[in-house]
Amino acid sequence: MASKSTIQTVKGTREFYPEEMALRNYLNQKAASAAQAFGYQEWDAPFLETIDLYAAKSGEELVKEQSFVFNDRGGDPITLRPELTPSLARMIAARQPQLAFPLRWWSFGPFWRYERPQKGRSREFFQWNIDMLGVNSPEADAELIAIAATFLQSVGLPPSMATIFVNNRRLMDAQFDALGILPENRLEVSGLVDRRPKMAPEAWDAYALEKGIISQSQLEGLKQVLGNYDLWQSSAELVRLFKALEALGVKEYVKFDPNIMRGLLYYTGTVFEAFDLSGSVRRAILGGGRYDNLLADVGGEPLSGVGFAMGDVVIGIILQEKGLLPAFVPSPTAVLVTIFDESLWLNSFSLTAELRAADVNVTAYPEPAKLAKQFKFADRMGISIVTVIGPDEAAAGQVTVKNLKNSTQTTVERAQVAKTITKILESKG
RNA sequence: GCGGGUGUAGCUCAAUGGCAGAGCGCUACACUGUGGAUGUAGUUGUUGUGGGUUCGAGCCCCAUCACCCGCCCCA
Repeated sequence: MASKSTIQTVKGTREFYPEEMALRNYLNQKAASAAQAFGYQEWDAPFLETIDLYAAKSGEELVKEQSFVFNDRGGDPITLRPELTPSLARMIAARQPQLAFPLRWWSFGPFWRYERPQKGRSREFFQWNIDMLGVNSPEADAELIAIAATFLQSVGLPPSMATIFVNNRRLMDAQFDALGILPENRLEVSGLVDRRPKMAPEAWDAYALEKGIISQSQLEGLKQVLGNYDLWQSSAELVRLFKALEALGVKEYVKFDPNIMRGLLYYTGTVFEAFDLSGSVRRAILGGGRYDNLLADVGGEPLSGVGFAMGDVVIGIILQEKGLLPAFVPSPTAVLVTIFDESLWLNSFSLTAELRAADVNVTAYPEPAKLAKQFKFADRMGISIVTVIGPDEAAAGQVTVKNLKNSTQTTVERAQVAKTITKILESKG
C-alpha cells in the first residue's frame, strides 16, 4: 500500500509498466520495420527546442495554447517539442547542399502537447514521423500511403478493419473556386467540412450559413461535392495516385473521400488519414499529406515533401480493443535456474554462467526457496524451462531440466544442459 | 478554456443515512525435491482530500484534487 503522500504523476502522462512498455516497443518496432522495408533512414531531433522554431510555421493554437514552455535556469524559454516538422526543416536547411536527395527519413519519439487528456489523447505521447523530401509526384505520395498500409497490415489490421482515406487540396480548391467560394474563405470552409461528421445535418447547414462565408446555393453545391465519391476521376494527380497504389499492392486499403481536409495549413496536395472502421475511437490513427515550401521560413532552397505522423495512443487503444496486442511474455529469458538450498546456491550460480557462455539467456532465482515457490515464479514470469540442482544431481554431476510447457523433465550430464535446453527451445517452433 | 460523469481492498465492483463487503489476486498449508488444477485457512481499507448537515455520512451539501467522456485542437 502506497503511503498517503504518494506523489501523483503529471496530468496527461502515462507510466509504462513492463506490459505497457512492451506495447510501446512493439509499435516502435512495427513502425521501424515498415519504414525500413521502403528504405527509410532513422533520425531524430532534440526534444527541447526554442519557442521561436515553432512560432514561424506551426499553427497559432499549437504554439500559444498547446506547447509546454518553461524557462531554463538561465531564464531562456524552452519548449518541449509539440511536433517534429520544424526541427526537420531546420536540420535539412542546415545541410541541404550535402544531403543525398530524395531524402527518406523516419523517427519515433516523444512529444508533448498541453491539452485536455481524453480518449486517444494524452499530454505526453510517442509519435512515428516519416517523410520523403525532394520529390513532388503522386507516385511519391503513393509510397507514403503504402508505408502506412504496410504498417496497418503488420499490426493485424486488414482493409476490412482500417482504411486510409485520401483527398487532394488542389482538387478541393478547384471545386471551391467553381462554386464561387472566395480563396480567403477556403480555410474556414475546410473547417466546416472537418466538423460536419460531428454535427447533425440540419445543425451543420445552419452553422455553415451562420458563418456568412457561404451562400445557400454554395452550400448545396458544397454538399454535392462532398457526396461525390467519384470526384477523384477529374483529378489527374489522384488518378495517377490510385494507379500507383494499385501497382504497390495496397489499393484495398485506400479510398477517396472528399470530406478529408486536415486542419494543418501547410498541406498543399494529397492529404490522407487512416481510421479504424469500427469507429470506437473517432480520431485518425495516422494522418499526413504533401506540403510545399517546408524550408521557406528557415532559409533553405524550396523543397517539397510528403509524410505522415502516427501517435501511439489511438493505435494502442484500437489494437487493445480488437484483441490484437501481442502476447505479453514477462520474462525476457526462457530459462529459470533454481537455487535448491544454501549449500547449492553457488553451484546453481555457476550453472547460469555456463549457460550464458553457451548463449542461453537465463534468470537465476536470487536466493534459496521452496521449489514450489520457484516453479510458481517461473510460471508467472512465463518462463518455460526450469533447471534443478538438488543433492542428487550435485552428487552425480547432473542437472534436471523441466519443460513447463508439457510437464516433462529429464536429468542430464551437466555438460549437456545447454544442448538439452537449446533443443527444447528449437522444438517449440 | 467550456460542458457532463466517476472516485470504496493490489484489480473489478457491491453496500435504504444505521457493524465497510464479494469475486479475483496474494500468503500459508494439504504436497518438507516441482508450476499451471482443486480444497482449507489467512490477508487487504484514513470509502481521493478538506469542510458542513445529522444522534449517526461510503451515501446528503459545499469546496478541492485526480481520472473518464465530449467541445476546441490534433497524432
